[in-house]
Amino acid sequence: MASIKNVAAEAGVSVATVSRVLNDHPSVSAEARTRVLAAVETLGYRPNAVARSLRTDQTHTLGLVISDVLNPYFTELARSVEEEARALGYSVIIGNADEKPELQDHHIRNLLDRRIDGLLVSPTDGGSPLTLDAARGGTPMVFVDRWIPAVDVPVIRADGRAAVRDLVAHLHGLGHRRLAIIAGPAATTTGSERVEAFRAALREYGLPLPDAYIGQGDFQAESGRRATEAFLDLPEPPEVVFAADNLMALGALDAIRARGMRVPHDIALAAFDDIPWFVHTDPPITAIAQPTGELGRAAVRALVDRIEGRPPQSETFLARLVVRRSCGEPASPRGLSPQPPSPQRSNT
Amino acid sequence: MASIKNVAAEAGVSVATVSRVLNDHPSVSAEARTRVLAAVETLGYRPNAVARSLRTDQTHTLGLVISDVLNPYFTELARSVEEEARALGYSVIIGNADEKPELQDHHIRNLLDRRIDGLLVSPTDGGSPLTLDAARGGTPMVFVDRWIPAVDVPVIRADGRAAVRDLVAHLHGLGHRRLAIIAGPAATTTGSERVEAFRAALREYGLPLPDAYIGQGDFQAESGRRATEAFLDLPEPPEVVFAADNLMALGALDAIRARGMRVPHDIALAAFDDIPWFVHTDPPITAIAQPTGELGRAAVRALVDRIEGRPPQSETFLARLVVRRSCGEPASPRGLSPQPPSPQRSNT
DNA sequence: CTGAAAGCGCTTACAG
DNA sequence: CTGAAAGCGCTTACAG
Repeated sequence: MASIKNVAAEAGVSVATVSRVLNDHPSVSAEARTRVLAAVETLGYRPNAVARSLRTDQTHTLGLVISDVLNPYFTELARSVEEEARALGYSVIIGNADEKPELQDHHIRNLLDRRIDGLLVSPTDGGSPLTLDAARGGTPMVFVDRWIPAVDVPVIRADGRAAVRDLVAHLHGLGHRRLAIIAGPAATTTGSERVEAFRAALREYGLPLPDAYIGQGDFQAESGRRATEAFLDLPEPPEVVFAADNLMALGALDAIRARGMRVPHDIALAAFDDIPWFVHTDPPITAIAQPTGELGRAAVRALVDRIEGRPPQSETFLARLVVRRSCGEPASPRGLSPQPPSPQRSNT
Repeated sequence: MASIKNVAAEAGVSVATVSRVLNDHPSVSAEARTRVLAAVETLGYRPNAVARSLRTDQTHTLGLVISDVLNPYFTELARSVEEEARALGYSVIIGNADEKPELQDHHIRNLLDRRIDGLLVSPTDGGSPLTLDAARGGTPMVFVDRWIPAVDVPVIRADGRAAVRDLVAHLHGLGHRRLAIIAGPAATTTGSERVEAFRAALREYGLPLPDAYIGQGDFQAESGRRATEAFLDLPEPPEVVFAADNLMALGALDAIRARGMRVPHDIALAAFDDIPWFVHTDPPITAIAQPTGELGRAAVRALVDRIEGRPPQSETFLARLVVRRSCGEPASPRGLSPQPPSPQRSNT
């Protein structure tokens, strides 16, 4: 593959001049520029990004470590991250942790070794030593969706508490009193917060949240299935299952179907995170929707701000309830489907 | 960040010795090794992969350019690719073309500039000059799922012809005679092949495939919606719509639902590519399933073979029909759902 | 077993 | 405006 030396030789100039042309440095004569460009063309030369990175100590690359690519929520997040990064002149390398802390650490280490300019993380756990070191060690970092409380890293996320409250109001209005939740790992912020929001909302309605109605999941489908089976085996099964993410809702649906039961007739179902298929499932599933694309874009902007020396800002968006039919027919046709014109934010 | 020089100073040896220890070179004294390892530990040293790549001309990185990350088929493909690559000591950088040739070229160029060791591509088009140049220019390359006929590059893919024949047999058995297809872009192999397979199968049953029953889609949901609307506007609408991928099936479902029609009562629906949600849609959707994980893993193995100097092999897996209820109730309960114990392959 | 030195492909003060 | 030279952090013949 042609190197800058070959181009210099072909154009009859020094490599310094070639480099200047390539980097749009102002002090290059028009003639030199023309000759260099011609040489680049005939040789099909492309600068070696590896060499450039070594010299400039910049890779123009962002690392994104997500918990699970197969989760449509994270897929969409990854897509919006890549889009915004590209618009700002960065590439992104995705590391999929599959909800496994070791795998997350593997990717963080790999990304750090590649000297990415900044790291976007949606932590799978409460914070491995490696993650904490990286955060404190000066690697520009931003948390997105999930975060680690102990460290001083900007967080871009959605607050789902109001939406969970709306959901509980909806369920209560439908006459449901025995509500259960399939939680995510307690070590993740989204894992514990969604349970807390649910518990707080139930309290407002004077409803209990017995331990037996808290299924321990890991955000993957299989755990949703197991938790739901446990619920159905209870002497007094819940009337509603609220899955803390869409994959566990899928597992719950599998379990319900396997018993020949029907939603919402035999049991109601709702999920955190909305996906296009929820419109077409049997029945359409009531869900809490996050402004995923906005989260991804805001996270990139915050990270690039940090990288380029501007003060990054944490940002919190609002999730909202989307009522469909999986919890029963709403009393009134207009139901309780709050649709704020656009998600509000609060800067921190 | 500590460099190899700092480690050498700390350990009281030369950088060459440090390098040898790090690369498990045999001729290093036990004592030197111990001292170096200790220095690495105290400094928290991590080798700079950028510098190493420049020197060795290897990045241990594979590029994967897929047509659309939001398509669960490609998400799963990407996941299996990353898994197998990791097992073989490679990282992967994913480029999402979003079914846009320009974006595909952007990613290929970016990946080439980063000097990835090899490229896995599922081309969005019939072959841009850039792709062809890269293929001919000696960059190790393997096509996965879709391919470009003109170039000599190994192809890892699934053959869906038998499954499409099974599907048509199923539909015919159910009494359907007016069958329509939403095709992918003719410039992609999967776009044209699926139509051809469908046409050939219809011919076996003496059924026509009029132009009006061929909707032109682009593998994205919106195009599936538009094509379906056009079908429904026909004086004699089809009895069955076969979407050439799962996202266009989603769009078709949206269009059908928007007209207040029901599947399969008013119109039947089937899709190429199976996804977990198809079990839970209303009704469950009959689909053709590819062995996606196997495709991804085989593609990585072929590419790594090529990179490491072993002869790579093309491989063709078999897709299979999964009958559910979206085309009507099967005549016999055991239906026609061929389930070969394991997908067969044919090497080329 | 070990170190000094060259070199991978760039960029960038420095001098002219 | 231009070029010679240093240097980014590594690896690896080469000599000892």
